[in-house]
Amino acid sequence: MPQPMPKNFDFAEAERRLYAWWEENGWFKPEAAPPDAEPYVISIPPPNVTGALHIGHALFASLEDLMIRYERMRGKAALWVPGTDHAGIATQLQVEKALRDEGLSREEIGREEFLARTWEWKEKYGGTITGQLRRMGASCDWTRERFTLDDGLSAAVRQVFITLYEQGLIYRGPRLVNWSPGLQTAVSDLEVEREEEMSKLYYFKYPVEGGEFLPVATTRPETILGDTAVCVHPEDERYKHLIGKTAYVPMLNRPIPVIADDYVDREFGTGALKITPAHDFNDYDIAQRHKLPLINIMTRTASLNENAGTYAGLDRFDARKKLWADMEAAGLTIKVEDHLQVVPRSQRGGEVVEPLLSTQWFLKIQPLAEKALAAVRDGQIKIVPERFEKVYYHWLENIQDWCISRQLWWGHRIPAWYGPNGEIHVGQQPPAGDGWTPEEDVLDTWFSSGLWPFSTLGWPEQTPDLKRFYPTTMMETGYDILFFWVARMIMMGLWFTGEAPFKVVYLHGLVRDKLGRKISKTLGNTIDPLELIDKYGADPLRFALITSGTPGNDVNLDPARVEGEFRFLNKIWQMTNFVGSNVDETPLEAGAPDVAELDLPARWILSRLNRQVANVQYLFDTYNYGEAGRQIRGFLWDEFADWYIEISKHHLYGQDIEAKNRTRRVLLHVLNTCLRLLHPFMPFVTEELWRYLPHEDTPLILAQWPKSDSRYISDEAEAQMTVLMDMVRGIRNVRSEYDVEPGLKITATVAAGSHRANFEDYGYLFSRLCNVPQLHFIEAGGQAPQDTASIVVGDAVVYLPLAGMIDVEAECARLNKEQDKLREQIAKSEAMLANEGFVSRAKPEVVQRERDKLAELQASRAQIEERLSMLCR
RNA sequence: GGGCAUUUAGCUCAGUUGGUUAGAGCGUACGGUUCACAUCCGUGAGGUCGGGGGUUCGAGCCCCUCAAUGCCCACCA
Repeated sequence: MPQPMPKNFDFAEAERRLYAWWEENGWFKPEAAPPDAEPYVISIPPPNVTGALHIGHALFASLEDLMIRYERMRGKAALWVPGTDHAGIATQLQVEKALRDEGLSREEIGREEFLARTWEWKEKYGGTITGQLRRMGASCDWTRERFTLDDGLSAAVRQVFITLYEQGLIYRGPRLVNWSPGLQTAVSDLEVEREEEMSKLYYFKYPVEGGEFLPVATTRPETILGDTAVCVHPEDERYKHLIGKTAYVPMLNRPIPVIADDYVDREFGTGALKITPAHDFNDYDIAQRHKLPLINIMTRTASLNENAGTYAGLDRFDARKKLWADMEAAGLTIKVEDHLQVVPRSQRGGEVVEPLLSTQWFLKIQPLAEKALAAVRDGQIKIVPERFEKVYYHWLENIQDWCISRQLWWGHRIPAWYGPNGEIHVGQQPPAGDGWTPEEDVLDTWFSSGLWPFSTLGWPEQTPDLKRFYPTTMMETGYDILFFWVARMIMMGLWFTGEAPFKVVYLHGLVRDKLGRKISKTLGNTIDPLELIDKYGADPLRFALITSGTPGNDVNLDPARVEGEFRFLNKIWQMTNFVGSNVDETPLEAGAPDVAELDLPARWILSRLNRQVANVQYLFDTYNYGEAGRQIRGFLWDEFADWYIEISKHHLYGQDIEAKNRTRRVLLHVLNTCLRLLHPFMPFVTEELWRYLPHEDTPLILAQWPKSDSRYISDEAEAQMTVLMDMVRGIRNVRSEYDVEPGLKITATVAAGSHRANFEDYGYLFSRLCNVPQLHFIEAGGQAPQDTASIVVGDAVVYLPLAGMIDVEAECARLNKEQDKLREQIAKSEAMLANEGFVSRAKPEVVQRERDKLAELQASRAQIEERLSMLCR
C-alpha cells in the first residue's frame, strides 16, 4: 500500500485534479498511443454553443466517453473531436431576447452590429457547455476543438455550397415553403411538427355563374381570398355540370374557373375543393397541373396584403374572423363543424407555420440520398440498433428537395452575389466590378452540421488529421436527429469525400423522468445533471445513465438510482481500502497465482472473474454497455465483496504467509481487473483508486483493457464452491427461521457425503460466514444428534444442534416443505429425461446437465427422507 | 393511412444465439452490525413474464393475432 487512503472519495477535489492531470499529460490526444496505432474516432454531436448541459448531453457524454476510453485502453489512437454548433435560430433568438430587454431590436441596430453582439455573446457563454462536459469527465482532445463558424469550417461550407451549385444541385427560385411568421424565415420540412388538433371546418357557398352555388369546405377561410379555382371530381354527378363555369371569390367577386381533378375526395367535406396555390402545398401541385395563376395574399408576418382587398393589413387569424362574419352577413356561409385537423407548427416556438410563396435556395438531394442509401444497404455503415435502418431507408427513399436558405443573420452567409442585370455569381469571393449585391440569406444550421465529421478534421485541405482520422469510426447520437443530422452527414460525406463519414451509428434514446414522461420545464420534472454531479460526483451519474437502459430505447432516469450508484462507488472504495490495507510493503508478484497453487475459493473467484471478463467483452462487442455495467457491478458486489473478501479474511488474518500472499495476489488481481473494466464507466474513482494499489507503470486511463484468461475458467471449481455456498445460505436460513441469536456459535455435525474433502478443507467458511466454527464429521447414515435442524445440499447434510429451540413439529413441517419442493423438481426433471424428444434432440451437454441435476436432487431427497423418518414418525 | 417500439415484482428496469428453481435496484417485513463500508450484512414476502393461438422435446425469448401505451413518417381541403 503506497499510502493510506482517505475514508471516503472526495470527488469534488479528485475530479478536478484528475481531469487536469489527464489533460496536461496529453492522454486525451490520439498521440498518447503509438504512431502506428489504429485510429478510433468520434466526432462529438456539437451542442449549441450558448447552451448549458442538460441531462441529454450527460447521456451522450457518458456513452461516448465510455467508448473512447474503452478503445484507448485497447491501444487505439482514440480521438474524440469536441466542438460546438452556432445553432442559427436558437442563438439568434437568445441574442434578440437580450436586445429586447435593452429595448432594442435587431432591425434597429443593423446586421453588422447584431453579429458583433452575437459573437460577444458566444465569447461570453460559449465556454459554459464545454466546461460542463469536462466535469462529466469527457476525455475530448480539446486542442482540436472546433466551432461551426470557425474560418476553416466556414470555408468548407462555402466550398460545398459552390460545388453543389456548379454541379447543378443547388438552385434558387420562388417556391412554396414552410414559413415561420414569427421568426420571419423559411424552415425545412423537418422543422415543422404536425399535430392533430381540434379545430373548425367551415362550410360555405361559392357563387357560380348562372346563380348556382357550389358548397365548399375549408379549415382556413382567410385563404379564400387567394383562391384561383374551385375543383371538383370529374365524375361527381352533383357538380359535373359546373365544370368549366366561372365562380366568384366571395367578397372579392374575382372570377375563377371551376375545374376538375381526380385528386378531390368526393367523400370529404362537400366534395368540392377550393384551390389556393400560393398557400397550400396540394393546391400548389394542382395549380401547376392546371396552369392556374398564383395569388399571394400574405406578408412575411402572415398578415394579409393588398391582394386581400379590404382585408389587407389584418393578421391571418383576425382576417379569418372578419371574412367569415362578412360572408355570414352576405348569406354565403353554411355551417361550421368541429374537425380534427393536422396543424403544422414550428419546431421552435410552436407557432402555426404558413405555406408561403417565396424565393429560396434549394438542394436537389436525391442524388446524394441514393449514395447514402447504398452505403447502409451494403454495410459500409451499420446502424445500431438495426431497426433504425428501416426508418432511414424510408426517409431517404421519399426525400424532397431541401430548402437550405434562412432569412436569419447568424449563420453561414450564402456565397452568392446578384449582378445589376439579374445575373447570379456563386463563389468564394465577390465578383469583380461594381453593382453586385451580396445574398442576405444564411444557410440552414444543419447544412454545416452535415459536414462536421470531415470539416472538423480540416477538409477541404488534405491535412494530416484528415488523412489519419477520416473516415471516423463511431457516430453516437440520439435517434431524434437521425434525419436532421446523421443522414445528412452520410450524404455529404459520401458526396464530398467519397467515403462514408463513419462506420457505425449508435443511437441512444431520450432521457425521461422516472415515470417515463418527457422532461420539460412546464412539467417541472427537469433533472439537472450539474446538481447531481455536485451531490454525488460525475461517476454515479454516468453509471446510472449508462446502466438504466438499452440501446435505442428511452431511458427513464430515477435520481434515486444515481444515489444507488454513489453507494456502489463507495462500496468499491471500501473494497479497495480493505484490500490495500491488507497488503504490506513486501512487493508481490503481479497477476494471479498459477491455478495449481490456488485453493477452492480462489479458483472459484478467478473462474468467475474470467468468465465475467469474457462476458463483458461480448457485451461491448455488441454495444450492450448497460448490461456490461450491471454485470460488473453484480460481480463486484455480490460475488467478490460478499463472498470472496469475507472468505479471504481467513488467510489474511492467519499465520500461513504463503497462503496469505497468494490470497493478497488474488484480491489485488480481481480488483485491478475490475477497476480496468469499470474505468470507461466511472473514470474518476477508478483512476483515483488505481493510485492506491500496486499497478503497472501507467495511469489507469492508459492501462490495458482486460482479457479473459480461459485457463482460470472452471465449471468444476464453480460447482464445488457452489455446494459450500449453498450450505452456508442454508445454515443462515435456518438460523434466521429459528431466530437463533446471530452471535451464537454453533458446532455442527456433518455428513458430507461426496463433498467430505471440501467440507474438511474449507470448514473455516462456516465459521466466518455463518458462525459455525466447528464441524464434527460423521459418515453418511451415521447417527445424527438429537434436537437438530438439518440442511441438505446434494448428498451433504449439516445438522445444527439447536437444543431447546427446535420444535420437532416445526422442523418436520420445514423438512416436509423442502421435500415437496424437491419432489416437484424431481418430477419435472424426470419427465424431461423420460421424454425421448428431449434426450435425442437437445444438446448433449444440456441433457447431461439435467442428469447431474436430477442426481443431485435425488441425493437431497434421500437425505431428507431419512431425516424425516427418524424425526417425524 | 403506413411504420416502429414498449408491455416482466408495489415503482424503475435487466434478462446475450430458445435450455436448471425468471433477476437487480428502490420500496417493504424481520434480525444483526466496534473489528473495509457517508453504512453495511443476513433472512423473507412479493411475478400464471399484457390476452389468446401456434411452432418446438422445451418459449419471457421464435411465429400469428388481439389489446393498451408511446414514438416516427404521411398532401385529405
